[in-house]
Amino acid sequence: MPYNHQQIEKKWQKKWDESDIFRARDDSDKPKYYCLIEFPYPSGAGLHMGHPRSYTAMDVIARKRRMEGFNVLYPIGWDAFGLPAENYAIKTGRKPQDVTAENIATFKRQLKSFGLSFDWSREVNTTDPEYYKWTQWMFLEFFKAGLAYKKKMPINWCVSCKIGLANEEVVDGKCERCGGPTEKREKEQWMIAITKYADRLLEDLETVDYLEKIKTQQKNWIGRSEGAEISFVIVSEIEQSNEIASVALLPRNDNISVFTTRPDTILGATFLVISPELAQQWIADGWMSSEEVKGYIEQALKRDNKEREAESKEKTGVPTGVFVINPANKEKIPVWVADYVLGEYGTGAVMAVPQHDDRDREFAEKFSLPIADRPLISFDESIEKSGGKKTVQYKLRDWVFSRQRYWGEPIPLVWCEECAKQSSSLRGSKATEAISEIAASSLDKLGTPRNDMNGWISVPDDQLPIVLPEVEKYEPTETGESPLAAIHDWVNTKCPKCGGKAKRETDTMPNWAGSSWYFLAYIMKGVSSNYQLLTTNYQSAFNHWMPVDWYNGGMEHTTLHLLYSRFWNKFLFDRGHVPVSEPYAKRTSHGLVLAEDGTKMSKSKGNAVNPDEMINEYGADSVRLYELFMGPFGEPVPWSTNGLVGMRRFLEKVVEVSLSLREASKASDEAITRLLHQTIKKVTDDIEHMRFNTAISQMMIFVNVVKENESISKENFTTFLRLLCPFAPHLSNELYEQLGGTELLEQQIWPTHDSELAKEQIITIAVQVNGKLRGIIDISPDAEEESVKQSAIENEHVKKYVEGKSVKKIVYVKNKIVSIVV
RNA sequence: GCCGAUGUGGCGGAACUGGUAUACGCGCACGACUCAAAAUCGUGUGGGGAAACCCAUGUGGGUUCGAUUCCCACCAUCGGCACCA
Repeated sequence: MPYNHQQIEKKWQKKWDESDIFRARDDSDKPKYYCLIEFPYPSGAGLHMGHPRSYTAMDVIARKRRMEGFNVLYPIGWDAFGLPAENYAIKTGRKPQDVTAENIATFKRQLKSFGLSFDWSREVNTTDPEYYKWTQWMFLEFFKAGLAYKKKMPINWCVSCKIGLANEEVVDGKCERCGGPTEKREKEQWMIAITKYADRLLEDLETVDYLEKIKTQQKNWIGRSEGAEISFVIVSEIEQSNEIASVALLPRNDNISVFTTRPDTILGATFLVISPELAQQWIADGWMSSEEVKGYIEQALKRDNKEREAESKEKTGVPTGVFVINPANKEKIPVWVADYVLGEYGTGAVMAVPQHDDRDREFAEKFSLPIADRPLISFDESIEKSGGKKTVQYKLRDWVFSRQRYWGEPIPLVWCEECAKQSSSLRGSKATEAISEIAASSLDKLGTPRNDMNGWISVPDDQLPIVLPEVEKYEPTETGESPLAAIHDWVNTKCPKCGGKAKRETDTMPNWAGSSWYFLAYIMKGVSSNYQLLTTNYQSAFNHWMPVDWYNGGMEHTTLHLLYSRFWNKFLFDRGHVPVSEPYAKRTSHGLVLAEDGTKMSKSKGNAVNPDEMINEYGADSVRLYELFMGPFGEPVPWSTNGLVGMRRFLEKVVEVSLSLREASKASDEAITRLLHQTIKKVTDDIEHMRFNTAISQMMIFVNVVKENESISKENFTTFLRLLCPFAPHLSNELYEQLGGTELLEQQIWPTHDSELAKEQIITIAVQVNGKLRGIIDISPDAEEESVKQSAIENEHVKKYVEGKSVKKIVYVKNKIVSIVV
């Protein structure tokens, strides 16, 4: 039989569709298993060879689970909001809605051609108003809980995309998407207080089964540091040259608070350093600083990340003229301002201990500040002596949730001037109390939710979704507002609370919003295909399916999507909407598929491999196998079309074997059965550990041996087809049918291995003399130690190294090796 | 600089808790088939040597009867973070 993959693959894909066997059942008695892959952004370039690596891997697992008797949910959807579609719209004038729909159609066709066992009935799309209705509803939950707040803050601004970026989206001072330069800009932004969950995001990592490197990266990103906050009193004595400075400062600020992880070094603190941001705040509060300080601040704040990085080696700073008292030893020490102290971290001020801190020493040496040699004191003693208090700091920042762009979910809030005025006199209302409580529990003064959100009114549930209006132009406005701001009909609305004139928020959400809860959307879609808002009860379905049992995705999402969605789910859990605090029980990650030259595949470099062409020429089964065989699953591996050819040859061999099925002699059949059971064991174990490459190699060994023997029983062969099915489902089904199978292979059970049948009759072991391999002998696995040693010494290759010498020692490791020392 | 990972043939890579290093695949060489080529099949394939043997898992040490695997030091590459007090 010629192996006509095109015909075979079409045929089985149709059968799967018609039989609907990949549909997850909410009413099943079987135990559930939820497999998840990161749903793709449907880009205009079409499917990338990297996508199927993760998808086929989870497909193998999903298919195996089904055969093991689980009710499997393996869904797919589209994370379709985002910049590329919008930039394309700006360039061509086409609607992002249309472009996205086309891209999705392409992706869908391509994914289907891989024969992935997705439950397509639960397909979701983040840009569907029925979907983002919920994204908006959840945002309002954050808002109502006081976790969404608007704040003027310096944000990372991409000059060419004209968009504010989250810290996570800035890489080496450059925009993650376009690679262009970024600068700091002051903007009113919606923020979500993820920092409130920092501790739980950290602690709960202990409760989940994530790859260790993923946990480590998240821990580092959250960056918890324990230490102390210590106040340094500003002294009234005035340094001659800066008389005005200190005097003017005193009325409002009588001390400077610093955060340190080393309060035990406080005796060695010989000066204080404050950040340019804090210094600027002082000036705003009425500090009459010297011109030198003002000049320094201005320069420091203007510098963007790139410049700062370039100059990171050389420390700069100026004295403020202000002095403080070291509370531990009552020494009067100067305060400097320098940009090596960050405004966003800690209190924005540090005590400098040149004796113990490299950065402080470098600074002290450069500016001839004193470097003391003082003893350490214990943590508790230092806290007591300095009147400080123990605190914890995080590197994690609150989530910048606003985008001034078109192609995202509109933030469903309305600004009402009238209500703002009203409520300013209503301090003590319930909402305000809730917000104040959160504010009080917070240490980070720059990331604290404000309690003046009162003019912002939630859009009521029955008015959701706020649908993206049609616009003429997709560019952000020159002032940096979203194009929505130009649609007056849309912006001007009625206040849902007082009925007066009000304006809609024109910011949209970041593309991370929709992906923060999509694993729930798949479940909801199984209950109600149109996501009826609030009227449907999803609780029992959530109870049934959550948490996700196994989630595979890219390492690049560890500190973005993965952290955001854990946070989002925890919040929903706290609000009583979902039953589990951690959304993903297990998280693994795949390595990148690189181009043949070992660099990243990209359309612009022209080194991208087209999945359509590969499937057309070699078949989906070959491509699936190669995606998994190419290298260890977690490592990046360069693509090789030659390697793909090897998979095709393997499948052709399988076809050949199936055509020449012949009952074997008893001895041969025993040998094949033995190898089959060894293969079952290896493939079964390897899949669980994502060692797909060695699982496939074991199946190749099996087929090679069968081919050599020119015989295999039908029973053994169909067992083998069940093993092969998750990897190469089209061909496996075809061969199974030709052998008289009437059901789909997917409805068969996964083979289990019999260790008795798998047991070797004869084992070949090595014989070493003085650590060098000198011979091999065949033994029975149950052979007595003495007889093995004897035959080792008598082996003709070994003899000549042993003869005439005195044997000092013989080591025998059962069924492994004989080691002789002479 | 810090954190994490990785280093094995011409290439992708195997090797379980220390036990025959180089499985499996690619490539290559030779042979068969063919007028010829492709495809296919067969044989071989870490390096050196005529052979006995010797040398090889980034480098240098160590532990051990035995080390790709464990320990110490170093080098290189990749990923993440980056003046986080």
